[in-house]
Formats: sequence, C-alpha cells, structure tokens
Amino acid sequence: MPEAGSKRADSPPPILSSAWSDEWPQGLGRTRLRHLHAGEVLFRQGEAVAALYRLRTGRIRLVRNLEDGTSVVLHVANANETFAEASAFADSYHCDALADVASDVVSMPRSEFLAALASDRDAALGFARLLAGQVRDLRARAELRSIRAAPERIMAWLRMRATGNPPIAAIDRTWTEIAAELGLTREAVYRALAVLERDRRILRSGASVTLGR
Amino acid sequence: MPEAGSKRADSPPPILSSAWSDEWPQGLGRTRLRHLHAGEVLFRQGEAVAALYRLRTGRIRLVRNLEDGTSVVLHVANANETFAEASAFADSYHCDALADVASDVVSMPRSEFLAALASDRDAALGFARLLAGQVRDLRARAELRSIRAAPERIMAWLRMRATGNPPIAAIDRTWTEIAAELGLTREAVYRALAVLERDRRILRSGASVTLGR
DNA sequence: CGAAACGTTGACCGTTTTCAATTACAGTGG
DNA sequence: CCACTGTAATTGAAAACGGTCAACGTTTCG
Repeated sequence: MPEAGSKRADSPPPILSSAWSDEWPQGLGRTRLRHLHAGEVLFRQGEAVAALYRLRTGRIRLVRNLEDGTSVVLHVANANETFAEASAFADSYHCDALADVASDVVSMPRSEFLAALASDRDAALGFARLLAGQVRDLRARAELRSIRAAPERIMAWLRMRATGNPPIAAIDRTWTEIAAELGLTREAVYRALAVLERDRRILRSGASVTLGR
Repeated sequence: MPEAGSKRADSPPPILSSAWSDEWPQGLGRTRLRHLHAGEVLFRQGEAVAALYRLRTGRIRLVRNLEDGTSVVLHVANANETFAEASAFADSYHCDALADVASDVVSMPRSEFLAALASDRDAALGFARLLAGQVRDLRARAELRSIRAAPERIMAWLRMRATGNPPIAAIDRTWTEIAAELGLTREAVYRALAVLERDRRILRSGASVTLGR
C-alpha cells in the first residue's frame, strides 16, 4: 500500500505549535504593555472585561473561585500565549488572573477589539481561524496525554513536531517546561529520554532530536 | 456595533460543558446526515475539504499520517462533538477520520458554511465565540489532568460542574466515559470515588454527587 | 432473552512520583 | 575575572499510586 498522506495540496504538517507567536494583536487596535510583579493581580472574577491579553514573558494563573469558597485552576498561561479569549464575548471576567512570577502582558481594549472584528470582515474570520487552530492543538495535546507510557508519549510528541527525513525535532524550550506540557515530572522525562536513546529510537545532540525506528 | 455575547447578561459559572450540544449546524446552511459503520472512513488526509462535521452518536478517530510512515492520533471525537473545525480554513484535510464504531454524523458543506460566515457578520462572531468556549474548556480539562492524585482530580472535576449550596454535581454520562475524559481507567475512578465517599468528601446518590469538605 | 457494556472490588505488578544528591551552566555583582 | 547563586540536567533508590487482570452482579438494548 502506498504511503498515506501522499498528496498534500495544502500546507505541511503543523500539528503542534510550541507557541502562538504571531497572533491577534497584529495591528487591530491599540495595544498596551503592562508589567506585573510576582503575585500581582491582572484582573478579578466579576470585574467588567476591560481588555484581552497576551502574555509576553512570565506565567499567569487563571483561577475560578467557586461558590463554596474553594477554587480551581482553569489555566496556567506561559510565555507567548493568549488567554481569556472567551472574555471577549462576556461582560465580566469569570476567573481571577494573577502573576505567578514577574510577567509582561500585552493588552488590547475589548471595545477596540470588538470594533475591529465588526468592521473588518476578515478580522472575525481570522480570529475564528486562530481559535480553531488552538482547538486542534489542544485536542492533540490531550490525546498525547492519554498515552500512558512515558517513552511512547514523548516519542509521539517528538514525531508531532519533527520535520524532514529523517525526522528531526527542534527543542526550543527547557525539558522541564516540556515535561509540564506532557504531564510528566522532569525526572520521568529524562529517564524516558535515556531509555529511548539507549534503544536507538532517538539521538540527541544539543537542541535537536533525530528520530529513528 | 453589535455587542458580542450580549445575549446572556452574564451567565453563572459554566466551567466544564459535558457536550457541545447547541452548536453550529443551527440553521446556517443545509445539513445532511450520514451513517458510518465500524471501520468506515469519513475522509482522508489530503482530500479536498468537502464538509464540516458533528458527531451525533458513535466515535470518530482523527489520525495524522506522518511523512515517515508512522501516525499519531490527533483526537477521538465522541457523541455530540464537532471535529475538524480547522478544516473550515484549509483546502484539504490534514488527517484521516475513521469510525471506531458505528456512527452517525451531521455534515454541512464547507462552501455553504463559509458563505454563511461571510454574509452574516454575526455568524462569524458566533463561530468565534463557540471556538473560544471550546478553548476555555479544553484548557480547563488539561489543567485537570495535571492533577496527579486520582481523588483530587475527580474532586476538582466535580467542583467544576457542581452548582448550588451544598454543591451538587449531576452525572449525565457513564463513569466509564468520565474516566476517559479524566485520563484514568474506570477502575481507578471507582476506587477514588470509594475513597472520597469513605472520607465523607462526597456523597453519591443515583445520578448526582453532593460535595462536602 | 441474551449479549454487551456498566459498575464494583480485590490482588499484583510496573511505572512514576518523590526525595535526594551531583554536575553543569548562565547571569550577577564585587 | 571570579566566587556566588539559582536553575536546568541527570541519575539513584524507595514508596506510592494507578494500570492490568480477574471475577461477578447489574443494567441496557437490540
């Protein structure tokens, strides 16, 4: 049987993007920069939605406070991620956003954002496309996490972001961060990498991993 | 300018939706029904995008075939989920879709969908809102899965979907399905439930769980 | 009515998490 | 230019937890 996926009249495979680099604050509306020091609050649950955000550096934690006084973490945004996109469609924030560490965020006023979407025909579609991409990405990540064995999970992750023949994956973050994305401890990742390398399934050299097998 | 999301002044807390019930095929364009028997292919990677889909019953597996001949599962869609939304913005499918079990899907021609988005300004915004909701939801799920201990993971899940005081969560699916969503085996879920009930942290009665602690 | 799937619990085994310790750097301030 | 400090990268050992296998009653649905 011939290789599957032989004819791709479309773009190459972009399964997992490591970061949502070139995203919405791309000219539509005035953006502002804000610095938060560790522990500072960006917005609080119940407040009127003032702006949409994108994290430049640092780490922002989104926490929903429940009626019974407890709380749950909804998301931990890392560098170059947008967050609370859904607040564009809500009048008030539905969770708290607070900086775990010193962080820089780019903000765009909600009113301007909505105005841009309403006036520019392509803007709304562009926003939808962007979100659709995130959905695809998040689902792929979720599927990844349902692979139980650590080495297999990492292999799948590597294959998803590898290109070329032989497939080579560029490592653009620390393994510690990658471990968090994979839902493993960093120790488990290192051990799995050691096993994979011992079995000649991967070959590490600096910031790139060559896949075999 | 049309106030996005102005329908509900500001709804209560809807953190985790169990299913994306009322979604896109809501009048925009003609939809068609198609039945697939187990193992049948809905579309293949590389094919021109003909339609967008929503799964009524069954289970559809989305698989990306890599250049090196291997493949990775991108997503396993369950009843009442839409899938391959991103294909609305692509010319060809980037993965295979095949039915794990006998399934029923609702399809909407891509051309009609795009036409609807282009003509009706609110449609595009509505689609974006829907996707933003899915992003929020998927991120919450991901955060949930990063909770290691099974009982705590389940507690967090229950708290997310509980309402009232005391918080009560309605169980609208089988625990087996919930286990899959939580990234646990059903046995692990039952054991964790037993522990939680023994410690008086939850109280089960039929299709609802009352939370304490 | 019977088969398939769900619900539930027990025992055992394997993997990961934890905890700990060590090396390697990169940035900082003296 | 060099200790100094904090984080990343590794590896080891022991404990804990969840997965797997097994068994069985119950519910569901064709």
